[in-house]
Amino acid sequence: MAVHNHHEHAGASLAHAAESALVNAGEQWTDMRADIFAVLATFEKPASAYDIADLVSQRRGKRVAPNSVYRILDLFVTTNLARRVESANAYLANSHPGCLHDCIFLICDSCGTATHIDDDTLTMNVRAAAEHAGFAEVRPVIEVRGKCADCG
Amino acid sequence: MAVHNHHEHAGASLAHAAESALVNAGEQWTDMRADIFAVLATFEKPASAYDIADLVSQRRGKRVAPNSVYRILDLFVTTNLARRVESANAYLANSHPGCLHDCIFLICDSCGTATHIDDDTLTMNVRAAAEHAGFAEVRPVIEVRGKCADCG
DNA sequence: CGGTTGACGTTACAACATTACATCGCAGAA
DNA sequence: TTCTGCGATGTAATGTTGTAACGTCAACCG
Ligand SMILES: [Zn+2]
Ligand SMILES: [Zn+2]
Ligand SMILES: [Zn+2]
Ligand SMILES: [Zn+2]
Repeated sequence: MAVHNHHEHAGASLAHAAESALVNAGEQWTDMRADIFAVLATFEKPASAYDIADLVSQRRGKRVAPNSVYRILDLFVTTNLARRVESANAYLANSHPGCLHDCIFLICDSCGTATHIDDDTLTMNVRAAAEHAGFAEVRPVIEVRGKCADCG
Repeated sequence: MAVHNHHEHAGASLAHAAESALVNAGEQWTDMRADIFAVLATFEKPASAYDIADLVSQRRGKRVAPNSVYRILDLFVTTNLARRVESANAYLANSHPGCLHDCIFLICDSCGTATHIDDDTLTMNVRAAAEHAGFAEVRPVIEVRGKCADCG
């Protein structure tokens, strides 16, 4: 497995890293964005936009429409603060914002929790295969569904 | 790239291969299933269950509910006659039913067409990485979004 | 001050997917 | 034959995910 240097953040450290990354990207770190990121970061499992909308609504004492959540999640995804898990129609906070690479997500069909592994050799091979087939601006989606160790 | 022996089917040959594969799996090849497979096989791009429902409805002169389509698509996926493209919420006919392996799909963000490549070394590496992380009964989802050669 | 811009709110709707239950036709048992 | 079980499909309702269009507001800049 390829070695890869980066920090895995958690809690306040993660929120701070996210803020820095967003500001570095020339975007604002608003209260709404902070709340959405905070809620997203509490999840072990990929969170749907609607899940997030509900929790953010509670936290703010005022309904936040899914619409608004989607807008901000899209921003987070494009700025690498969050990842979309395609096979779950849901989102995860990126535990290492600012570190650009393709993650491989493992999602348990049984308990729903997601873990992520990094293997740059593997993901580069996927990119290379796609480019060899004439694709450009490739964005690999590598997810593995299965049964996690706990649910084994 | 790993060598891989199998036939890529198309047209009547594909329908016939699908029928054989389904029957071999102990399932029935009904009119409804034949129609849904036929419609699915006409698509270049991943087809949504609703797309298929519409076309099958036309072909039969009678409304076929999405529900029924989903049932049969699920059957097709479990018997390897079709694949679900997670990043598109849609389905593709499997051009080589009966041949078991993990496909890598390339989906053009611009025109929507999907091609598929096979690289058993690559997919086995993905499986191995997931299993190394404690996952079992793994089902890799490897898709690449990007811009196809035509849209380049 | 007026004009522009970015963030967010509000409403409505479109697209994707599942659940529960009904019906139909056929094969085998009574 | 009649009954019965079963797999396939029909029907209706509902749940979940995602977008479009447009309005409001505050910050900022001439
Ligand atoms: Zn990393
Ligand atoms: Zn699990
Ligand atoms: Zn193959
Ligand atoms: Zn294209």
